[in-house]
Amino acid sequence: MTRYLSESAPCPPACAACRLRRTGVFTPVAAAELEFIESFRSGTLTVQAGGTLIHEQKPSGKLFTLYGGWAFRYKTLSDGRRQILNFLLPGDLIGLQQEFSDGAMHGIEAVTDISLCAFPREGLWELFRRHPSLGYDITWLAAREEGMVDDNLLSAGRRNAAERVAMLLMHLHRRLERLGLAQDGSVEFPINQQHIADTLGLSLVHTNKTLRRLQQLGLHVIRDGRLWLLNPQALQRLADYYDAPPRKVPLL
Amino acid sequence: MTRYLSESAPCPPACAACRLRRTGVFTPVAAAELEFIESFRSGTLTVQAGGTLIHEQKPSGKLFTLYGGWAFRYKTLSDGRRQILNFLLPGDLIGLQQEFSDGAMHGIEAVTDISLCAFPREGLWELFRRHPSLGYDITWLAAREEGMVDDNLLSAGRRNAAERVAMLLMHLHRRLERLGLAQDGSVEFPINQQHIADTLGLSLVHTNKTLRRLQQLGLHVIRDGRLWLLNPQALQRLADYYDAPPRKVPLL
DNA sequence: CGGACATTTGACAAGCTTCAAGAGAAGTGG
DNA sequence: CCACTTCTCTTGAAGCTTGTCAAATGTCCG
Repeated sequence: MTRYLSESAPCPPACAACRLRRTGVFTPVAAAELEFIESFRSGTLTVQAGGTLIHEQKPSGKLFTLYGGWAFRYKTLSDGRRQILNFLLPGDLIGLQQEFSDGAMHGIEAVTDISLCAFPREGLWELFRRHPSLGYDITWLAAREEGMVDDNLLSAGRRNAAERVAMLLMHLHRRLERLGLAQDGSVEFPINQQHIADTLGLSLVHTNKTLRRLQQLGLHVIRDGRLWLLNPQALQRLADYYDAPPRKVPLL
Repeated sequence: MTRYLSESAPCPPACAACRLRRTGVFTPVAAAELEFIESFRSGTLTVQAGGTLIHEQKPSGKLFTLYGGWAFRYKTLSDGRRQILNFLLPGDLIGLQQEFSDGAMHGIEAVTDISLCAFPREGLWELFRRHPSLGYDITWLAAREEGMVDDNLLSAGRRNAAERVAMLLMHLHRRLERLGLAQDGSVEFPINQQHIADTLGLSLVHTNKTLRRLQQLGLHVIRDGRLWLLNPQALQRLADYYDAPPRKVPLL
């Protein structure tokens, strides 16, 4: 069983001791806001790898911040076809859309064991009222996530199989790198080919053949639950994907 | 030249006289907030059909509320392949992501002549601070738009051509209906088959053949710039698309 | 060793794209 | 008023990408 760095321990009881905030990846937050976040938090929980955090049809009464591990948002058609909308990594806010758009249901499933902080959804308005800067941050996070879905839609709609794979590998590698989860040029990579297929809108078989081809071309290696980008430039050209430079992101 | 209801006149000078707010489609807003919105607004503008409101590479310094007409958000690959992310209809807020996610650029293009209210992007923080309820509304709108992109991603990734077309026709019809823009069972439909193809991730030719087929099956008719859903139930089954009941939405 | 699951490969079918070209509608200018 | 251009819609044919079916291999774990 491969262990993943990002899983590690459950959230600490105090936000002041939060491992994520010490990474320097997230925007610093004033003491008053931090205190509010801690009082706002209703608890922590963990979900096993493969478990469902939010059911597609049944909205959750909570918001979550992913503390450790990988998860994904998805939608399914009634005959079982599944589309992964985007992956969730440590620091991501979960469940915001459920609070708002009454329709547009989606589920959240854990890839690895995950640990989360939970917040009561009723408290969200209070947060906006008492700490507008946190409300602003939440809007920031929502816009950022939408940007990721935009990218995936461009892939699914207009890129061919090889380009989609290249795009996804680049995208995930960059996100993990920014989180400080890269080691020796590789990042943890707990998803399987079915996840990749469901993300890219491809069949499992074709995803496998495409991954194989790119790997044999020496563009990347996936082994032992880790991903190496051996030729990032070629991948970038192939995917036609040029992201903005890293930037600190808010953390609730 | 077909005239579209939703185009009509440019925005009135006073928000109190706003045609959109009289429709009953949007959530009522308190007098203080309305006053702030009006003072926040930096002006109005119009863009011709086919014109570009926001260039893909060059973020705009403004936010907009679409007052009349149709527009769309899109991204392109460097070789010209274009993906429409979602359509913008009266009442939609435009340009929020640009404010936040520094990467993830997208453009906005007018389908019909459009008229808009413009807001300075620097004022957004002030809005959150002084009127948290408006900040909350903006987050609501952001989450709602993400939900639409989610739906489109499910289509592009997992639905076949006929299902995608059915889904899009249902989706647009519903949105227009909720805006009170349905007349005699039909809605204005100013987009052409290239727009549809770029939305669904299909080629123009295949889009045409699929539209033709559904129309000959008696599911819908598109004629004279209007859309009729002749068999909504069949379309709904085909698309496997069940939206939430209408609900009032915020309007900035 | 046996079972469950992920990966891999080949063969074939199907859906979709591309290429090519014609028809119809609308606007332009002589 | 009519040629002319432009744009959109339409249709057929051929080819390629991707999906489906089937089965083998490998790995992990009980």
